[in-house]
Amino acid sequence: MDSLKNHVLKLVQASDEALDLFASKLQRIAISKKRFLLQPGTQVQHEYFVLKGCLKTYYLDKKGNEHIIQFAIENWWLGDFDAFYNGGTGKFFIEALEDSELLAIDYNSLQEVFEKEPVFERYFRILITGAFIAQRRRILDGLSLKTKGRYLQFCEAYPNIETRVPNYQIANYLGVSAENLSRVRRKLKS
Amino acid sequence: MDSLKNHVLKLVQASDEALDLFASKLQRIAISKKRFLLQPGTQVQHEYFVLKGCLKTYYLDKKGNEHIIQFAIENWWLGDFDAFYNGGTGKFFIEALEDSELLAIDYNSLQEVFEKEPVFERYFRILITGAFIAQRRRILDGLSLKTKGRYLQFCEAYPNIETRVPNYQIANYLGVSAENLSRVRRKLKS
DNA sequence: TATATTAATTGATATAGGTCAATGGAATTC
DNA sequence: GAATTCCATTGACCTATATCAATTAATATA
Repeated sequence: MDSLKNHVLKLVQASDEALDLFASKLQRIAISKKRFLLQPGTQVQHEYFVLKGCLKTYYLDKKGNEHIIQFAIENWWLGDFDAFYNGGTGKFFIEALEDSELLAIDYNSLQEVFEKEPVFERYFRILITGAFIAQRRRILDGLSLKTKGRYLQFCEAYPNIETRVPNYQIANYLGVSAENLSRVRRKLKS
Repeated sequence: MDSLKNHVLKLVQASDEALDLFASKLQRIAISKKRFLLQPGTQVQHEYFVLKGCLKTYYLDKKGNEHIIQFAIENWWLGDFDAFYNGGTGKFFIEALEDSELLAIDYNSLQEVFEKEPVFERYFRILITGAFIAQRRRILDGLSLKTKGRYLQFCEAYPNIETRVPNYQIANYLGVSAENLSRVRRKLKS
């Protein structure tokens, strides 16, 4: 659990009591490779913090095509946020790409933490603001760059993910075909 | 200023004192059509709330191509968040598409509000979480839909913007050419 | 180690959408 | 109300990238 505590302390000044309250609400989860943490159509009760491992969040469209909207590795939060915060059933699959260990917090517990220890309002505000900015960058890259530029940007922004995830999944995340990414990578070598 | 107060009260329960403190930090700004609220390369001191009007946030790439990352109308917050929160100079232009009235808050004032009235940590946390979810949806649409689907989704999600912004700017926002959007729209009519 | 599975690459072809250029209509501006 | 600027549309052509199919390479499993 220390990695989450450190993560919190990097963003806010939380007292020991606040951290203890938060810790008391967390549930430890292990999930093995290829298993699903979430599937669409179900209620979304939790948000997750990655202690160890690697996962992907993706949407499956009507034609059965997968669209990866997020990878998560150590020290990332992930979840189906729309369903978690706004209710209703989830839209996304979350699947482990490696054997992983997570911490989970359920909605009511999180609200209780917010009420009792407002420093966690700040923690999540800062966290989500950073995520918002990163997403905005991703959108901008999608608008302004071709495959080559988007791939280079991805490798620079997420070197730790680039080395752990197969290329065809990175292509999917970038919104291009695996074949196209392969050809672009070849050109980059020469 | 009432529209901002109402906006706050829709998301959180803020006391009159909290609202008054917040209001005391806000500065009223008028900006006329085609004028710039922000330009790249400058320090970003403020975030803005739209009382009236319509604006766009865009990036100008090396080739001189514009890429619109956000439209904002009444009751939207906008700004160059990366530069505002993380320092450094801005990357984006923000330009008024109509004569507009805004409220502005500067960084230090906002931090003071956060310190004194944590309910605003919550307000901005909820706000940015919603924006994050909307952006995630935009990314997903970009990955999974062709021009037609993206356009329909945009019109459904932002009917108030669709009617106020010229089509070629909507095309730009969607990441397609104006010509292509025009052809897609024609097919939709028949 | 052999086998099966998964991932990356390559070639050939098809297509959505980009780009360029021209036109006509709409909306501002003088 | 005339003139000018702005915007939407259309046609012709071009390009990046998707798709399909096959092969090779790498990785996992028995």
